[in-house]
Amino acid sequence: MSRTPKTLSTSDVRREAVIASAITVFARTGYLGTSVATIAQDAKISQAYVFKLFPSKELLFVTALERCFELVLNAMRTAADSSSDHTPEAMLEAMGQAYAELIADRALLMLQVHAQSSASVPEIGAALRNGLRDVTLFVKSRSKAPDLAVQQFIAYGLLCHLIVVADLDQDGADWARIIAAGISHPDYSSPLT
Amino acid sequence: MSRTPKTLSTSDVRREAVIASAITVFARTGYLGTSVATIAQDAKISQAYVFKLFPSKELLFVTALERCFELVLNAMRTAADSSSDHTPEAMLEAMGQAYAELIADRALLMLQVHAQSSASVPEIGAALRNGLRDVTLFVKSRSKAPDLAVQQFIAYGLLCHLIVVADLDQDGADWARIIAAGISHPDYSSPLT
DNA sequence: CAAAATAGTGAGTGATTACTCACGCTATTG
DNA sequence: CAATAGCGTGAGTAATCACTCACTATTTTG
Repeated sequence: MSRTPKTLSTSDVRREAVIASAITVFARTGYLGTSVATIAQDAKISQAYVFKLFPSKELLFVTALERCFELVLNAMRTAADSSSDHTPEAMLEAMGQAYAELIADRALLMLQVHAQSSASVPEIGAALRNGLRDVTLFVKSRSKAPDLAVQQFIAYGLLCHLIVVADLDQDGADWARIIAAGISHPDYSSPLT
Repeated sequence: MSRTPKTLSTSDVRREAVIASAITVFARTGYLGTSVATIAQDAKISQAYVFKLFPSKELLFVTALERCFELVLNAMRTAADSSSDHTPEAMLEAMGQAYAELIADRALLMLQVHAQSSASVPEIGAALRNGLRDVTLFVKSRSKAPDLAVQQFIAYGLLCHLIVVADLDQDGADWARIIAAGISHPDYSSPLT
């Protein structure tokens, strides 16, 4: 899974930087809405060099999306590994919590939302399906929860996306509270103070 | 709610045609991915006239999205009105079924997916929130189900979107079946034959 | 029937963008 | 030290697109 041989050649370092920039910039403005010039600028290299590192914008997006799912899986794995209670309910709870924390910065979440919108681009659709498959199978195998519970786990993940995309937890309205109840991503300022 | 005075002036007829085209074309290729020229072509008028009828592409998309939510609400209202069993469970079931049938052609569903991806455009985000508010409040008031059930209703609607976007019900894999179980939009060929 | 409103268009325009190419700089290697 | 290979860029290019404008044809009205 982990790339990262001992020592990275400088072009691999650049590649990593471009992927990181791609994640944040694509997350902000979507696949069609971001120019590779913007990503290059964020990564502090020229646009031409981005095209030396990645053959096309499409493949750069796919790479960013794959990385996104890797990060999600890693977070869930860590949470699952360090959970003491191994009941299905507790495992799902732990993974859900890990996911909520991971996407607090919105980038990984928004990238998935944009990927859904661009899923008709064949390579993007395939990458989305692969990520979904990995997450589903991982959650199922680690939690050992019944299929219906796994399905619900995914469904509430999507609800989480909607809450963020539509800014529902900033919205005090009662209808918004119905949708966001118990989901709004935690205020990490309070628990420790 | 219903526009439609007795007789539509021809420019209003054109407006309606453009909205219909906008729904199908935006649904296919998204907000940024569709050109106004394509919509004009689909509506069989010139691009210039589209801009006479709508001040901007942005407002055209918003209008299409608003119409989309009107159609969703109408379908749910009809289903709710004609349901004999008035228990919360039965009402949710009826509305869910109506929604599943309505979005079988994918256009209204895809439009919502694209709207989520473009929600950072302020007018689009606002229209999305309005639609969500109307649906949530309608479902809550007609079903009289507890908030948690309404939340789950929405969450499974989103799951439905994902299944279609990622083509999960064409995918025979077991993991895809976990996500799509009991949701895959019905095969309307079998029940009557 | 004159005039004013309404319906409709062809032909731009300026900005953006994915991608290319010819070219340098620097380090390694033989 | 000469040659080669890898790192990196500035300056295009051709296409696309949202939006505008000057203009015609048709209908309505006084």
